[in-house]
Amino acid sequence: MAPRESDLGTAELEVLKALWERRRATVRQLLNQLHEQGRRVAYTTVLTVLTRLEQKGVVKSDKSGMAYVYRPILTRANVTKSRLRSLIEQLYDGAAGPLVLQLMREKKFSADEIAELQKLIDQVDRKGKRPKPGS
Amino acid sequence: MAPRESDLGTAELEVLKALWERRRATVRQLLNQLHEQGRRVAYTTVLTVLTRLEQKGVVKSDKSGMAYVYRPILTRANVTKSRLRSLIEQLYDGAAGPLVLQLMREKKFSADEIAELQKLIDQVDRKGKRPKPGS
DNA sequence: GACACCCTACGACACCTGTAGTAGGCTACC
DNA sequence: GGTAGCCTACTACAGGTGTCGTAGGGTGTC
Repeated sequence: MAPRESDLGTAELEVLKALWERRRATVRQLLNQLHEQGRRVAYTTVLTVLTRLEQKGVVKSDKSGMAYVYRPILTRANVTKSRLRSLIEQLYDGAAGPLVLQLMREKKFSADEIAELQKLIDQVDRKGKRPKPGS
Repeated sequence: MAPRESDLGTAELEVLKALWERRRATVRQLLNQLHEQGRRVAYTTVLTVLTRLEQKGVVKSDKSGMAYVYRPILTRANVTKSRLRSLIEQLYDGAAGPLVLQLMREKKFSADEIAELQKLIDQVDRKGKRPKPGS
């Protein structure tokens, strides 16, 4: 099977997240960033994680200058999507509704977020009004 | 550290899900159910998984009659909550909003679900009216 | 009471992930 | 051209998870 991008461990995700913030970075830069965030980890650990991420097709590296520069291939949205999909699949057999409801019951939202949600609901609502051809 | 209930592997979740559906069941019953769902797995595998789930405090068993009867301790909502929490934490540093938005953009909803969402938004909206600390 | 079943306890093993050490190569500088 | 530093490749290892096999103990039936 092709490596599933959504199967990222916590450490992998942490490194990826750091990479998202910088868009492109060397091992050393990521290491420093993680250290600044209070994350104690060895240089080689970050390197190993990045190597595995690259094997999974999650990041890509180019040798430019002295060290490899890594950049993310998967976006935060991609990963969120995968994660949510598997969450929904695993917990609700694919029905997203209950999850959103759950989420909304759980969390408080800012006024902006609520407005945004409102807007989205309107959209979905309108679109849902007539039979839609599958995307 | 106490075993974290949210750290459930795919197989563990699968068994737990089967258990949620029956509320209480023996290994054999769960095995059959999984088989009916097309999931090929050995009796002892299910047993092992249940044992581990029990160690994690996720399920509980009582000897009643010939075989142990298992029942879930964690509810689907519990697990969803944990999973979402870690998702939000890991991907968005704790801000739930983007996740919901993402979810809503991704998925289509039924009219009923939209109505439900609408209701929730109204509630949240009303509650959120008082001055909130934070950015 | 021997056989057929079903049940649980243990042990095993492979793969994945987190974590890191070591070896060896390139660069820069005195 | 030797030394200090930084970089990557390779190796290792422990803990978690998925998956079972086997051993051994009840129970019911000829």
